[in-house]
Amino acid sequence: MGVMARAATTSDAFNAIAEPQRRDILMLLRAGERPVTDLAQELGMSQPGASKHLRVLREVGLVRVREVGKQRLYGLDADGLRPVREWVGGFERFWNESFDRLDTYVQDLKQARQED
Amino acid sequence: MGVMARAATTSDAFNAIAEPQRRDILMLLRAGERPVTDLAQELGMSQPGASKHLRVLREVGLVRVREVGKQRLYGLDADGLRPVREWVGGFERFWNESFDRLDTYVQDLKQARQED
DNA sequence: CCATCATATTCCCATATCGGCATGTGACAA
DNA sequence: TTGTCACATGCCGATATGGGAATATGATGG
Repeated sequence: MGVMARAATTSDAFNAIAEPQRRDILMLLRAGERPVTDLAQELGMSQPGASKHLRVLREVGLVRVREVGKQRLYGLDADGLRPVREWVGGFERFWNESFDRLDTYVQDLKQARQED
Repeated sequence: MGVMARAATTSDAFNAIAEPQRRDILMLLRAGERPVTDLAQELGMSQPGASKHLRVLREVGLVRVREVGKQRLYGLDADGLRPVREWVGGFERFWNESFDRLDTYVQDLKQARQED
């Protein structure tokens, strides 16, 4: 049994979207399916680079591939974002509270000004 | 100047929440401020481990520290999740569409069965 | 079959990252 | 001041990761 010096590889959606370039790919794919070379060129990355990122995205279910002739068209599978969406959603109420706090702060400022 | 073999370190919210343990910390903090040792114990991690994760979370603005006596109370700063929330929000419509696609698929299945 | 286009994979390097452990540091109490 | 508590930091080992370059694979056309 090997020494576990690092937590098990987090190959999930959270990990996949931690990479800016992978986020870029996903955003591009909102406009529709695209072949690899297209993506690489559009995003200024090498073809192998694009392929590697796409592999990660595919493995976590964020994109789908469809083979058309020589090409492989990659398409968005937004359902893969569900875990992220749900996790972030769990903070919704705090998100609002921070606005409340800001509001309170502003109110305090106004009051302080009036007291001058 | 060294060789840039990896993209500039992504020290942003996306990166911070890519770690399961850090997500756990944030979720725990929804219940209120907590000292480091508390968090470590509750989540079954070492004190240094907790401190390091908290440092990352602090650096990307996901938590705040408040010093009280010997202790340092860490509190949630949900506003730091805004970039993630907004990015994911950009896929809202595809999220719905995927349901539509599933629905279409199911309809197709029904039709295929009837044609047998 | 052979050449070519599109894409995937492999190898290598440099670096980032996590965990454990030991140690440093700052506040408070005796 | 000295001891202790709560926490941060430093160092190390193992591993994960991204980019570049070269190469393999797979489908298509001739």
